[in-house]
Amino acid sequence: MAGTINKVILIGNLGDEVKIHYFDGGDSIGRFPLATSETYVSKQTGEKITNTDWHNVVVKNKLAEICEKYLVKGDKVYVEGKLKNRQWEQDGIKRYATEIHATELTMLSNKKSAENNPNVSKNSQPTSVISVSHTDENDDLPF
Amino acid sequence: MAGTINKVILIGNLGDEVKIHYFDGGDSIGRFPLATSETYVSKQTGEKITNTDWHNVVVKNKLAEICEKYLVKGDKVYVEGKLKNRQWEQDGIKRYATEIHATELTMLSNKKSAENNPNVSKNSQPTSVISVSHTDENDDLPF
Amino acid sequence: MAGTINKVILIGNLGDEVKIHYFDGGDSIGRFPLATSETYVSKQTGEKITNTDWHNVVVKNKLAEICEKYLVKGDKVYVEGKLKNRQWEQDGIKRYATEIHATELTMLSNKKSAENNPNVSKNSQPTSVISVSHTDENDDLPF
Amino acid sequence: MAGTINKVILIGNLGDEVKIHYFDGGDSIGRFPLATSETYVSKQTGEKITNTDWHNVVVKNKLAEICEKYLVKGDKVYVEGKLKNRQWEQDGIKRYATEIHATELTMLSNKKSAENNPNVSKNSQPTSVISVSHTDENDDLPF
DNA sequence: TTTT
DNA sequence: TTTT
Repeated sequence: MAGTINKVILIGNLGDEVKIHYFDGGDSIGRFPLATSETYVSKQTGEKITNTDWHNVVVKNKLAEICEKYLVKGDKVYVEGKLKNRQWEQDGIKRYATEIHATELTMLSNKKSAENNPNVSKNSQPTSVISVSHTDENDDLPF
Repeated sequence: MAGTINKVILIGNLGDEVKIHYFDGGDSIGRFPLATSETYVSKQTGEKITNTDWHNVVVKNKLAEICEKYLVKGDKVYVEGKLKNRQWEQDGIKRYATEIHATELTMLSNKKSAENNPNVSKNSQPTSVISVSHTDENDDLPF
Repeated sequence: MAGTINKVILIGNLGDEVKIHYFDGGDSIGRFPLATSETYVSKQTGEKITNTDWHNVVVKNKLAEICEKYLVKGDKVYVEGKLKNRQWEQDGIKRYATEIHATELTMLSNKKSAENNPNVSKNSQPTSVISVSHTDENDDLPF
Repeated sequence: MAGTINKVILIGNLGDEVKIHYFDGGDSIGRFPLATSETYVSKQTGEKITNTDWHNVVVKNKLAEICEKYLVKGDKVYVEGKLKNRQWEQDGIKRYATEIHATELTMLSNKKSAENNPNVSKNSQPTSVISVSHTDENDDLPF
């Protein structure tokens, strides 16, 4: 095909730590859930409704290692990437999942450095400790 | 939460017709599969590999009706929307699917008008017959 | 033409306060400069170079009023909008400027509420006090 | 700063040919104007108004050469890039211009190959002959 | 003019 | 499971 575009832009909060898996040969893959949410007032009941969507973010190699090092549960990040469908079989049943394979990631808050450095002045400004791009040195891997 | 962003931008081709469902009261929902693909050369085998991802696009109300009217299988469209997770139970098994709820859609080709209007001059330029936005008149519905 | 897309996505810091102008009839327009920057290491000299770009953000009506109320110099915001070219004559010379007409704006930090509410607990997490969209109630105006 | 994002996404038509300039050492820079437009009905006069914006797209090195080779006036392209401000002096007057420095470009029509290959079957589907990314091999140049 |  |  070509002439196609597949782009996702998310700003959300990590629902859990980054789980990283190392392959033989040095490649690695990391995963974390990211929450985005919308709040609106129901036209039927008048009550305020918050709707949260969870996104499976996948990071690879250097980007995975940086994420594991600097991101913690609750952090707010900007993620840019591609939608990828993964399918596998579990107990004879076909399972499908949609993942966001990140190509760019920028921190918009940094709990971890604040936690680890109690003397660092804390203010309400977000601090970006990482802002990295994924380059496809080796994307010809079985994941 | 707020302070979050959930945005998807796709340019791809329809893998099938738009399937529309009308609700009592006039609301409607339409769905179609959209393909994006990447072609790259494997570093291991040297062969050209095409990787296709399929996206479940969801359109509502006026946007759904326009899509059903003007889009056909094979058409190329620009879609902007949000990632939404849907879950349901089938045979006692929890199923999950990720959908792209379109908020904007622009045609980049128009097979249908060309087919139906054989006298229309055909050229290699894409013609946009629709370019519409979804406004949330009534998004407080059970879909 | 149609079949065209004009979209800008920025995350940056306000270089100055929001300047708002009210028209007879209640319409309003606000403007503020937004900075984005890149840091890289020069391949020639080895020194670290920071490159800042300044963007003229334009907001209208309700969005303008919210921005004036909640945003202050230094705040970090997410802005989505369109590129618009403006031209005018000054001393007989044609001048051109490019503006970003915002359609969506989300705060990623909130200095103002923190300043004004000294008792509010301050932490390193960005807080979003506004997240608004511009709807074109009346875009047929001379600005 | 860091923690900032500067992203532009355009789909539009070339208003002129790609003008390329080669530097000593093999680097090159190309430029072309890209038009996007909006059509709306005036609430005051009821007439249909088309509003066109022109964008100065800048491409470098390999991407510049591919654009010069394959793009012609009128072609429709998807461009992703960054907003950059350029300033220079002309007749003692400071001039400013905003450019879109492209990082990704995908063709959505191909007049040139159609022109040059009269036997090629012409249909209303856009064909993508190029889809390329800019990688910053050498961005430490005086342009 | 911002920010780290 | 996040966040406000």
